[in-house]
Amino acid sequence: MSRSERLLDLIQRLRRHRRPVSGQVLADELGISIRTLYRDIATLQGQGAPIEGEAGLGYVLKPGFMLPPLMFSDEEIEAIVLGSRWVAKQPDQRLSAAAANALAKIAAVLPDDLREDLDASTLLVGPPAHAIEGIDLGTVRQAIRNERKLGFLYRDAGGAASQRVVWPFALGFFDKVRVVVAWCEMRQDFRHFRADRISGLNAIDARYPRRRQVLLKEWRATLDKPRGS
Amino acid sequence: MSRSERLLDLIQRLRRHRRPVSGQVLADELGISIRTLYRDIATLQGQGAPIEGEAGLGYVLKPGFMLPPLMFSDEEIEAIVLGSRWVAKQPDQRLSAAAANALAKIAAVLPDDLREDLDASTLLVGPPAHAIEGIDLGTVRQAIRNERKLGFLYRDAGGAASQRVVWPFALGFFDKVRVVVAWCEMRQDFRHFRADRISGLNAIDARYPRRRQVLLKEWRATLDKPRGS
DNA sequence: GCCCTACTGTCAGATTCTGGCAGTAGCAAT
DNA sequence: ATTGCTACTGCCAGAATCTGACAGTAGGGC
Repeated sequence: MSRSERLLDLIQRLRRHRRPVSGQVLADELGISIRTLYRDIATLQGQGAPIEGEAGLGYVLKPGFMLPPLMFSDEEIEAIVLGSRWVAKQPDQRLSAAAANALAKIAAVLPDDLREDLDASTLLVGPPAHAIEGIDLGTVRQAIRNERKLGFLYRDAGGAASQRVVWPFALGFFDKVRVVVAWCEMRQDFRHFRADRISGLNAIDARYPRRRQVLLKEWRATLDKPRGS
Repeated sequence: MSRSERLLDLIQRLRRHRRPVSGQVLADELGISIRTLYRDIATLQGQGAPIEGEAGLGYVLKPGFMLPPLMFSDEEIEAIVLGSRWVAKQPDQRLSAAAANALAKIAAVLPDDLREDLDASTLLVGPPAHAIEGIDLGTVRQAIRNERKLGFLYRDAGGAASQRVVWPFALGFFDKVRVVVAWCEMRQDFRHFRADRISGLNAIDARYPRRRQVLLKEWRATLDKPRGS
């Protein structure tokens, strides 16, 4: 195996393990000496890979991911660009900025003529969704990722307001509204909350007692019963 | 410069030139001998890069693009996935399929835990846009890309129908409708056509006489006048 | 204090890379 | 058909790089 292949292989292996892995283990897996592994790690770090090594522990790949060389057809690139453009117009500031950054990174490596086409935007996305939400959706996404509780004041369709503590596990992007899907401690049931009716959002520094994935699956099951498909 | 860096550099250079480039030129640009260039090309081809060499002409990179290793933050990946998912729900079959393919390719290289999260979809996209359009938007996109005329029957808001020949140059994705933006030969002006009011679409095998980019720019200018920004 | 680990320096041998040369073959214009 | 440009292959010797082994320093966890 050539050195360059091995370097990619090394990154992939680091991805799989999320806990720290010792250099010795990696070296064995790759069939190289520990010394060479250290050199490989140094090379990858030199190329910007976010690998952290700690004495006594091992190596971890920090969040943030390097996509290896990928082949996309031009329609696939168009699809990705159009999609990112749509996300960039969403009212979620952090996500929107992330989409714009991703677009910039992709554009930077496209061939000139295709980039021009994309800059010129033959594929347009509708007007930005109304940024009427007073809350920071980034907080919601973070709570979802970390399985943390959220507290807020909710004003329902009838206008009645109530203070809620919920376990959020999904965020829906619909035509005009963003919807937080969560288990509601008050109702002891799944509920969805329109983002524009939420106020006084605060992240609670307490993990909720169930796995996000499980909640999601159960919620899906409840959806399948009343409606077909 | 290490060999692996040079190989990436070589791909980038091939991207810039769209006409065939001789190996000698590339070798000079890279500061290596022609012999080594041939070896590099062979290596890239061995790794799946779509490089074609023809004797007497030179090298071309076939359409379809290899993204070099790119770093994305997890928010950027989320943005791309959410966007692609949105595109995948659009009624344009080909584009939708392309988005799904791109998603699959990206998912294939993500670390397990993140992939699970994404599969489980903590970021949801609203119900699929109504696929009421009777026409194939792929045809429209192709006409735009190739700067070809389109003919169709259009039924306007009042219900009146008319046969049109237009020069399409952009496609807008709005909340509920897709809109073809084009120069209309009949009206001798820019017009937009809601896709759901188009029928009997046929691609005309004749190039329209102006550059798409120019049309787009002019159209933009007409938009800026009546409305601010 | 002990063990495990990351990390660095050095060096000789293995491996790979590189450039030059010679030769074959395909494409295009003349 | 000839000429010129080009892609492509095989070969070889020297250059460059990589590799493993050993020795040694330093930091974290128990």
